[in-house]
Amino acid sequence: MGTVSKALSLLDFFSRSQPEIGLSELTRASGLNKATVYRLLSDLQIHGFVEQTGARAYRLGPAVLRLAAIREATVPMRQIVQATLDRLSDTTGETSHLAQIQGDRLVTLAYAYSPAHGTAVRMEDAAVTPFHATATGLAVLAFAGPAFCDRRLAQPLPAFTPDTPTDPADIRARLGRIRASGYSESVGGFEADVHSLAVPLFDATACIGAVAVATPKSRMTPALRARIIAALFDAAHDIVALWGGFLPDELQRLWVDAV
Amino acid sequence: MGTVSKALSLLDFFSRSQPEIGLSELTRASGLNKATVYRLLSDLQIHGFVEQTGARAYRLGPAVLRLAAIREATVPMRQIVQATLDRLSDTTGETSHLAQIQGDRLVTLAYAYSPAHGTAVRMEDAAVTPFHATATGLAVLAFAGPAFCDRRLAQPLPAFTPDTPTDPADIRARLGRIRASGYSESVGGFEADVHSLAVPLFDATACIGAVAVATPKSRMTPALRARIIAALFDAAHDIVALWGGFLPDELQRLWVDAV
DNA sequence: CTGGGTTGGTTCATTATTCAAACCGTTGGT
DNA sequence: ACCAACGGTTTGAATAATGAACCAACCCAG
Repeated sequence: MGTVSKALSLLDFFSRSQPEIGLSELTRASGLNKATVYRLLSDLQIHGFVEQTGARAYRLGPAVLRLAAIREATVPMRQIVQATLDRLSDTTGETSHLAQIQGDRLVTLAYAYSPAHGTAVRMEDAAVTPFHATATGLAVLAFAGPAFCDRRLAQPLPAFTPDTPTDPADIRARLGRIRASGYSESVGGFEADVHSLAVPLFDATACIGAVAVATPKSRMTPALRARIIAALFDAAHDIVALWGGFLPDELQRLWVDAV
Repeated sequence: MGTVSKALSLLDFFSRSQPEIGLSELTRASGLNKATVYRLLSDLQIHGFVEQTGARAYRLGPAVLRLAAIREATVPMRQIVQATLDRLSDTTGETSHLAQIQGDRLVTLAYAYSPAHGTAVRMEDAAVTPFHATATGLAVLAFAGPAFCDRRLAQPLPAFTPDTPTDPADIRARLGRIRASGYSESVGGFEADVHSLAVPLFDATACIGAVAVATPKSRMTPALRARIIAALFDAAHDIVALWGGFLPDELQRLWVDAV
């Protein structure tokens, strides 16, 4: 294994559950010699990739912030998921879209249509959509953490259609079912004749959005529904890989069970 | 120069003005042999630190996003600037604070008091402050780009004191002077007896906030004002270094001229 | 159409760098 | 006081990295 690879692989041991690691712990985890680990850490430290906290631990350094900002400016998340959404729409024959939390709002970041039918659910760029009334919004509420969810459900929950859930207790029950299944579903919750399925997306630390497929109610069948769910799982894996994010192990287990 | 240092130093050539670089260009810029650069890029690519775009250029890869997210979760910006704000307040004997753009708002992220006097300008955690009426807000308006500035000035500009600037043309003139001097000043613009000075802060791509010192009007003197301005420049350097950001060269020239 | 200059990419004998066993001083627990 | 952990250091031997020379592909001026 090359020297550069050894050094970079040390960085991979840092995670959100273990953001600080000591020299001896890294030695054990990596299987490298302690002198080797020390020297590699020193090189990484000189370039700002790690920094030492106190006398007994290392953590990731500020250089990664600068590079991430350049990467983000170069390849905005929207652009790099477009190909994945195009494939998702081709696979399912329906409209796909991706929504992301931006502050207190859920914003449609990207979408794709399929040419498979003369009609399709129509999307709008940068549309702000409600959390409680959409499949993407419900996926986010289910997985973005209790504080976020409580804040959302404490705000007014207007009805957009006769089928919009507006009772916080009812919505919480649905969120429980979404957490149990790993995906969300909205039938006419935001637009009367639209049936949507969605799964949550995570960056390295938290749920930050969701990816969905929307179909006219009249076109949804049990077979299409199953195909959409499987395709959403694949798309979510691809998107978080591109984003440098993660999918919680328990969520992936739910997805395996659902296919 | 060690192999790991060579590889990491290649990453430093990527910038917001040059986010994509070819193999031969990197060879010229780094002074290394093309075969060496190629092999180092391959190692970086295997670990996700760079990726190839098309056939002729490389750019930073998704691994930096994951590491930056871990770093951000570990060391939130607020925590790491607190020590700098403490020193800024000690140096000036007055209240210092840092505000950051969050969507369409300016939010106080951190602040520090000085024990030098019995009275001090009081701050609030997570306070949302107006752009047009505060020194931090004016610093951000001046340096955050015309689109951002136009959007802000197109919104209502309420008066908080008789000294609040509310005429967009007047504010634009002030912003011109701020750009010429490199720092902003508000005298009673938001609270009647507060005199504040601020400088903008940048991440790797844009102005994202400002750092300020606020003093009761009655305590400001020419000597204190000069000391505050110099201390703000030092604090800004420290903060953007911690954040993996940058300060535009022309802004630093203005600051050198102002001291 | 052709030749020249650029590009990304490859090879392998030589050389520079890395490696890791053995060691050090410090700290904390028993 | 002793022991086991920690971070950190040294240096002769071993290994990985180096880079001159080369390749194929592409682009453009003549």
